[in-house]
Amino acid sequence: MKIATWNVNSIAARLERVTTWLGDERPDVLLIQETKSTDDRFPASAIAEVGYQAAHYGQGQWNGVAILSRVGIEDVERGFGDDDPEARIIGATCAGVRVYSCYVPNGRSLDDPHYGYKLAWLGRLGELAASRAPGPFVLGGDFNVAPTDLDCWDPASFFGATHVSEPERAAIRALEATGLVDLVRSLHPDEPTFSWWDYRGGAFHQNHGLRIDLLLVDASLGKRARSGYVDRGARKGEKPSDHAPVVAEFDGVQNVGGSAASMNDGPGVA
DNA sequence: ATGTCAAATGGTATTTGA
Repeated sequence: MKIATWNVNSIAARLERVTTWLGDERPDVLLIQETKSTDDRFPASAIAEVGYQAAHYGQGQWNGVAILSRVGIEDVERGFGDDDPEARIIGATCAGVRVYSCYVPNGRSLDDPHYGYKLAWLGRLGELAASRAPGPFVLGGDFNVAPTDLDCWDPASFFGATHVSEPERAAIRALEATGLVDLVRSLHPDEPTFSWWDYRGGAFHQNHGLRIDLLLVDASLGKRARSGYVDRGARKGEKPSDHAPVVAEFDGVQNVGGSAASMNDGPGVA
């Protein structure tokens, strides 16, 4: 099973790139963020033409998240079920795997009220992770946090900024403490691998980036991971998003009559 | 002077957010 996450920075502006990428890469599930779309305007039919069902949770100008799947979408859950006014998380079950697409608030600056909202939102995400049902689980998206200095092209220049602050990093560690694995980092422990580069100043060309897009997976999926990587090529060319997709492939995760694959099959069982 | 995208708006530029 192949699962990816991608902050597309407007599905309207990125539709052709997204459908082309889906056609080329054929992930089973793609989690997308920053659709900047309403549910009415979301281009579900264009996405269906390349073979994907979609569940979208949007509000319009800002935010908006979706799950695209070619292996079914069941039990869709929009938001945390609280009074959060912003459309930032959607969950669904695809081929027995419970997946969430999340767009963590940016935070803006450490003294901005939005930073408090970000920390509270991450806390709410931690509750969701801690109370999850057993079974294959993927929490993917734009976390707007670089978990360690290895995930930041120049930690010194980020001193005092959001995305690298200790409370934000502690919130990511709290997610991991529920048993989730930061997949790309677990497979590539020492590589400075980035998933976002500012549009400004030739940042991509100079590889001045951050790794803020994550796939956090439960331990059983972590053990079955065959690959986990950033598709840097998707950041190149005409009209790219400022984020690249993060992709993972898992062995022995399949849809058996709509139920979850057994947790006890061991790695490598087809 | 971070200087680039994208969306929305009494708008053919500005603002807001990232």
